[in-house]
Amino acid sequence: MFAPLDPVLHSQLRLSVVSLLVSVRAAEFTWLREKTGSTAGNLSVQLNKLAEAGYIEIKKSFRDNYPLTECKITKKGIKAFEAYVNNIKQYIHQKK
Amino acid sequence: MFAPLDPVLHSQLRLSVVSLLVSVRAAEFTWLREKTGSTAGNLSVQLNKLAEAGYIEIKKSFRDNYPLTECKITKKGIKAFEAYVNNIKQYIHQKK
DNA sequence: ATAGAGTAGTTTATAATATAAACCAAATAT
DNA sequence: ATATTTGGTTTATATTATAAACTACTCTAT
Repeated sequence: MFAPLDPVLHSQLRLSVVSLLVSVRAAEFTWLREKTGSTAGNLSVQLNKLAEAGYIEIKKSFRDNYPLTECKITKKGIKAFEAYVNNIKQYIHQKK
Repeated sequence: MFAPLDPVLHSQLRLSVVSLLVSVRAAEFTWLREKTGSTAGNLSVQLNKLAEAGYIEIKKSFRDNYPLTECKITKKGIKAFEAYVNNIKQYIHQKK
């Protein structure tokens, strides 16, 4: 009846991040923090979880002497997002 | 950018229950357990949370000598569900 | 009449999550 | 020089979800 929802994505912040990343080539930590309105600590934790799940790739470097964290969604991440979207529709488009 | 998701509804089981209840006059505990595939314990807890939030009404009685728990969604619950549906669409229908 | 299995749940304990608070290292501003 | 800001990470705490254990009864068979 109800397909299980990927617990990695069924989280407000992680879903926000993935939702942003699917439509963008790459995104910086600070941009994600601003767009999601999250705290840096929470974002840091959730980005690592997404990376552990293989849904995003995190590239760390320096720019203008400051640390720079860039994130990109992976193919696996896109697939997982699409599956999540399809699944949650079962919950929100209730049958008449 | 991303509207916050009602934490009462952003739970797989509670969302399943409310999704079922919006399209039905009333539902019995056992029917909800079967439809959602949840355990009785988990369902019991989550139904009480929905009731505490004022999203459903729980009526307890007896039928054929057995306890009978019936659930109905409230107007508040319908409104909350509709708001949740609208909000999560922002997450899953990413802008191009 | 009573032992065993089944029904319909509730309560309690545990594991997982989300979040915030505190912290760190380096850079820049005063 | 020291204070503040940037760009994060780590740790601690509160909340959640879930499962396991339990309660209270009923039905059936002996």
